[in-house]
Formats: sequence, C-alpha cells, structure tokens
Amino acid sequence: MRGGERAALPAPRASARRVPGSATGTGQGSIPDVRRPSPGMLDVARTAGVSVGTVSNVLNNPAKVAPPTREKVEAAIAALGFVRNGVARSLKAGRSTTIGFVLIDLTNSFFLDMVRGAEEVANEAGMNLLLANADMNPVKEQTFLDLFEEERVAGILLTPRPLADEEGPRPAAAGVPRVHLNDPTAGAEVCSVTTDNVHGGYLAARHLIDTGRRRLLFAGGDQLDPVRQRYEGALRAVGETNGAVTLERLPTEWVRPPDGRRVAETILARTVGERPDAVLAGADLLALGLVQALSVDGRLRIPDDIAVIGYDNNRTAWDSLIPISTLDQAGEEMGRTAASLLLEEVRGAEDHVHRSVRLQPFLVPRESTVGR
Amino acid sequence: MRGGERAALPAPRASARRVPGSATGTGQGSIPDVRRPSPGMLDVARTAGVSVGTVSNVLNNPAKVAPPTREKVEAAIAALGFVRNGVARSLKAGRSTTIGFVLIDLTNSFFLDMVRGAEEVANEAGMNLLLANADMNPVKEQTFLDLFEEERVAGILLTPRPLADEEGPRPAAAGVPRVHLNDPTAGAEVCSVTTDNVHGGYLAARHLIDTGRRRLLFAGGDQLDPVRQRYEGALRAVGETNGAVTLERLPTEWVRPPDGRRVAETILARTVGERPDAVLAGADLLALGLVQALSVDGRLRIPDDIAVIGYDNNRTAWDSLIPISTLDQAGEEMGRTAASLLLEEVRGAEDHVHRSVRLQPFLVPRESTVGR
DNA sequence: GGAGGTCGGTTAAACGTTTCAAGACCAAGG
DNA sequence: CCTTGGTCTTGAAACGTTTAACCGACCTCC
Repeated sequence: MRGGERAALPAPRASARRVPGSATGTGQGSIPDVRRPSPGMLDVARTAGVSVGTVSNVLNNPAKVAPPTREKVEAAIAALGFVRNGVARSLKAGRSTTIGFVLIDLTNSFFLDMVRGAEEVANEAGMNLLLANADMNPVKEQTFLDLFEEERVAGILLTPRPLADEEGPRPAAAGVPRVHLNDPTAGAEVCSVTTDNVHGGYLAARHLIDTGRRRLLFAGGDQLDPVRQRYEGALRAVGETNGAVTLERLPTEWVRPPDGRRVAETILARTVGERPDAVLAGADLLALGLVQALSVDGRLRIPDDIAVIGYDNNRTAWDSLIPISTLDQAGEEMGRTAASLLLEEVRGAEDHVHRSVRLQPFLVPRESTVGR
Repeated sequence: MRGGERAALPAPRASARRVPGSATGTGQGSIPDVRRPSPGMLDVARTAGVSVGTVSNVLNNPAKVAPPTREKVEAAIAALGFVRNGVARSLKAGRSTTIGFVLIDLTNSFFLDMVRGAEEVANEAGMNLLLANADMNPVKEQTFLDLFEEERVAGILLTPRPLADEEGPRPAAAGVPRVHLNDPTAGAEVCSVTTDNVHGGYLAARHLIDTGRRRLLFAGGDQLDPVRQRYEGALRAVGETNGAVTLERLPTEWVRPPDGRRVAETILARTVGERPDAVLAGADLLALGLVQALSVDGRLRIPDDIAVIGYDNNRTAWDSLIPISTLDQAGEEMGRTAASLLLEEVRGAEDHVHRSVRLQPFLVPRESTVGR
C-alpha cells in the first residue's frame, strides 16, 4: 500500500580523516566503493585479536569475559570509536527498546505533562521515549503511527486527535502494542487512560459552593465534548443544593483568552444585582482572559466581587497576575499510567487484558477563588 | 530453512487478546520478550506464489513488475496485513530515513517553532522527524544523542543546553551528521544556526527611540549570555544618538514574570520624573510580568506613560491583555535552515563544508509600544 | 589417570530486507 | 533454425548484530 514512497538513498559518507582498517574481509567491491565511516564489531574483533562473539559478550555479558580480554576489547572499542549498530541489534532481537509517543499538540502543556510521566516510567524500564509531533494533522498522525510500526518500536503511546465524527474509526493497532491517552472514544481493542471531566466539573462547582458562592455562571464552548462534560458535573453539584445555588450557562465560540474577555464584557454589562458571584470557565485560557478583563482598571475585585475557576492547569495561565484556581487533569499521572499499561502489554503479551483507566482530576485552589 | 518453524497461521490483524503461539525458544537474554505476529516478505511471497525478490520489487520498483504479478502481490500484502520491517530495511541501506531532533526544553515555544520549520523541510525530502526531550538534563541529552547514533538516523538536530562553563566541550559528532541550533558555542566541526542577539537588542532600542522614547531602561538577568548580548545591542543604538537618549540597566535574578513584577515595583517607587519612558525586557515573560504590574489598577498607561518591549515572541506572552511588542527570533526559519544544512550534509558528505548561519531577529510591534 | 565441571573463547546460523547477476521465456530478425 | 534482445522473475549474497552450540584447556575428585 505504501509502495509509492521512495527511500531517498542516503549517499555513503566519505571516509573522513580516520580510516580504521580497510573494508571488512569480503571487500571485493566492483562498485564505487568508498566509505564505511563506522567500524563494526568485526573491526573491533580484529583490532583486539579476538572473535566477534567475544566482542558481543563484552558488550552484553561482560561477566562472561575474562578481565584481560575484556580490557583488550574495550581498548579497541575506544580506539576505533566503535558505536554499536542498534539497527542490526533490533533486527536480531525482533523488537527495539524504544517507545514511540505520537502527540496531537505539543503547544498544550497538558500533553507535555504526559510526556514527562511516560518518560519517567519508560526510563525506569530501560527504554527510551521518542516523540512525534502530529500537529493536529490526521495525516501526520497516521504517518507517524505507520513509521513506528515499520520501525518495530516496542510500543506506541498516542494522544489522538478529537476524531471528527464523520470519519470512520481509527484503524486498529496492528502489530505493535498501543495505549491511548485522553481518548474517550477508545474501544476495547486497546488500553486507554482518560480523565473524568464530569467529576472535575463537579469538583469545581463544589469548591465554589463550599466557599459561599450562590450565583454560578458556566462559560464554555458548546461543541467541545470535554467542556460539555465539565458543565454536566457542575450541574450535578448545583443539583445537590436543592435550589440554594443557581447555575447559568454562557456558551462561547472557543475557549481562548479573547472568548474570556467577551464573557467579561457580558458580565460587566449587567447590573450589579444580575451578575454572578462566581464563574466556572471551561478551560484555563478562557479563565485567563476572563480574569484579565474583569479586573482591569479595578473594575471588579477578584475574588471578593467575583470568583473565577478554570480547568486543566495550563502552564500558560500560571503567569496570570491573579493566580487562577483550576483543576489539574493529572497529565503526568496519565503518562505514567499509560506507560505502565504499555510495558505490561509489551512484556506479557500472553495474558494481557486490555484495560481502560479513568483518572480523577484534582482541585488546585489559588487566589482567584480563595483570595490571598 | 524457515519453513519448519513458521506455522501457516496467517495471523492477520490481532483482533483481540490471544497470541498465536509461544513460538520457538524465547531466549532469556536481556529485556525484550518476543511475540512475533508480523508476517514477513517471505510469507507474502509464498501467499502470492512468487519470490521475495519480486515482493521487494513491488514495494520499491513497481514499474519493474508485470501488472498481473503486482496485483497478486498486493492482494497478498493486504490479506496478510504485512507491514514492511523498517529495521531490516535500514540495516541493509546502512542508514535510515529518519532525522532525530534532541530538544533542550519543550515548554519554550521558541523550540517548537524550530520543530515546525525543521519538520517542513524534512517532510519535503521524504524524511521523518522524531523528537527527543532532553528536559534541561545533560545526561538525557547525551543519552538521546547516543541513541540516535546507535539507531543510525540519517542526521541529528540539536538545541544544546547552555553548557555550563566548568564542563568540558560537548563530545564531537561521531558517525552521524549533526547540526546545532541556537548554540553560540558550536565550533567548526559542525554546522550551526544561531540568532543575532546583539542585532535584536539594537532593533528593540532603535524601535523605542524612533517612536520618541528618550529614557530607556533595560531589565534583564546578568548571567544569561543572550540577555547580555541584547543589552549590548541596545547600548549600541543608544550610542548612535549622541547622548540624546539615556539607557539605564536593571539586572534581575531571572527572566520570569515575578522578576518583571519586581522591576515594576522599582519603577513605580520612583518619582514621576525619575521614571523611564520605555523598558526593554530581556525576555517576553519578564515583559509580561512588567506589563501586568505596571498597568494594574490603572497605575500607568501603556504605552502612553511607558512603553514596554519584550524579546523572543514567546507564545505564553501572546495572551497578555495588552499585546506586547517583541523581537521574533525566527525559530521556524532556524529550523528550516538547520534541516537544510543537515540534508545537504547527509546527501553530499563528500564535498560538504561546515557552515555557521546567523539569522536576524525581526521586530513585531504591538500595542505595548505603539498603542492601538 | 580418566570422568566430569568450569571457564573462556570461537563458529556459524539466524533476523528481514535490498540488490544484482543470472535464468526463463518470448518476439523479432537473419 | 539460430541468434539477439527485451521483459520478468528468481536466487543468493550481503547488511551488523546476537546467540546457541561447540571446543579446548585446565582443575578437581575419586
């Protein structure tokens, strides 16, 4: 299927200044044959006066080699600047020691948290984590998934694009174990880790109610599933108050700072009595714009006149002048969990049963709701 | 030879759990446990009733294969769910079609710009870009460099850590072509792309002077080389005014928003006559804190009472209520240039001469200096 | 002094591709 | 009928490791 792509044959590198030994024994090349920058184990073996098997043992089972021999080999390795060929290694082993992580959007700190968590677990297991930037592009996403499969990585982590409804389901994982992060649409054919947006919305509203707020406003886009779920959670919390608290909803086009500023204008345009005493923003950037525009020129005091809480603990919002309370989605934990699931599948393919883990967000109270 | 051990089990898409068979002796060896569901070209060849050479041709030189044969092979590929083994492919080719990018810090949008630029060029050349997150950690940086060398990637891009003075020079590139981005310490043994901080500082000051400012203040950490260079540039611009403009310097501990707020306090504590009418911040986040604290509660009007310009066009500062003028470091261009240099070296190792390209930053005027 | 163990090392067979010389077949030309 | 040339296809040799089987000393124990 992928036959079209051509390999863009990398031209052999000219032997630089350092020429280890001539080509390996079978150097009978009748073709323009000028290269071999990197010495192989055979070169090392010859230099050290041992066999390749011994060189391999020095690398992989040092204990099995007598110290004097080992030293000779190590000296030869250093002298030649030998770097073991991981490609041949992987080929022989049938699978590499690398994990691939396909990311939908590197500019969102949520995903970077996942990377950090996943990397931690991967490193503990002696594996390396390589990242691929899908950049919101479905085609790139698929390209990188294919690449990782071809390269026979040990496993794949994926934060998928939201998956527009009209397109079919994502192709199932073929040969390589895969774990989905933050993909509520993930089926039973893979492991997945998600976050509980409903509960997060509940916690946010609960926090506002518990700190004395009674007129709540939820601001947030209507078309985004996660945001809608957060609203549902808030609704539930309000429902528990038997009418003591009201919850109004103000849809926004998107969830960026400009949208937040527009919400602020709407609020400020109202009479004092009609204003909410707390706002739940569907996302931190929305909350950021909101806080900026509400507080500018001392129009409203936050949190005294009005409290604001965001969602997702986005790094960009950390630098708000008035620190914004938020819900942390446990991105790092999500990365750790996903990597653990993946490792479990990689190691025990036999009796692995796919699971779906749902993580709970947690409240991060800051000045925008509880003051200084 | 392989006929005996390979069951005729087609083992197509692994629909659920359950692994075909424990297969032949799984060596204890190192880390990886093996499961090998993936069919190889030999399986495809058998299914299609042709030889492996023909399968290879279908994949790489479709024109050389007669249409009927080609179709049979393609059918077999689809039926078996064959995914070509990129590891074996790379081994045979001697080098892969992947470029590795080792990044010092994924949270800084400057580096993400580079990624975007590099990716663009790499894709055009039919190569894939894989990212490694060094996370400010020299050990990780080295680990990933080693990994990429072992994996015999076609080339390596690197945004190195600042390189604390006490440690020795970075080990030279061994077998794989490498290009350094934003590394002023890069020697002549590699290609490199840097940004001209002095000129950027000059442009920033020039802009302020040209828009009528006369009392300039430069705020910025003393220990960071790039920031110091920006100051030098500003100094030069001021020098050209024959004393008409003054430039004061206010060192900060670091260049984050809290430092900016402290600078603001210092300024506000002065009498009106002693205050600068423009501030050059050594970095955007510093400018962000500065703008926040200067303008809060309507204390000073920006840019009427005081202008502020930042540096580096950091995405985090985009969301400031008052958009902040800045200097863009042409990160995307840097990525493109670096990738081009790398490709040149990869392709024509013979007559490649290492070069060092210095890119010029450009002014991005916004409201914080020129009003609305 | 021979059987059996250990230790340290070598040899050769994979791993799954690509590539290229050589073979099979066929049509056309002499 | 034999040659020539062309088009497809095949077969086998690499690529640089790892690993199991093997081998030769040397040591120990009866």
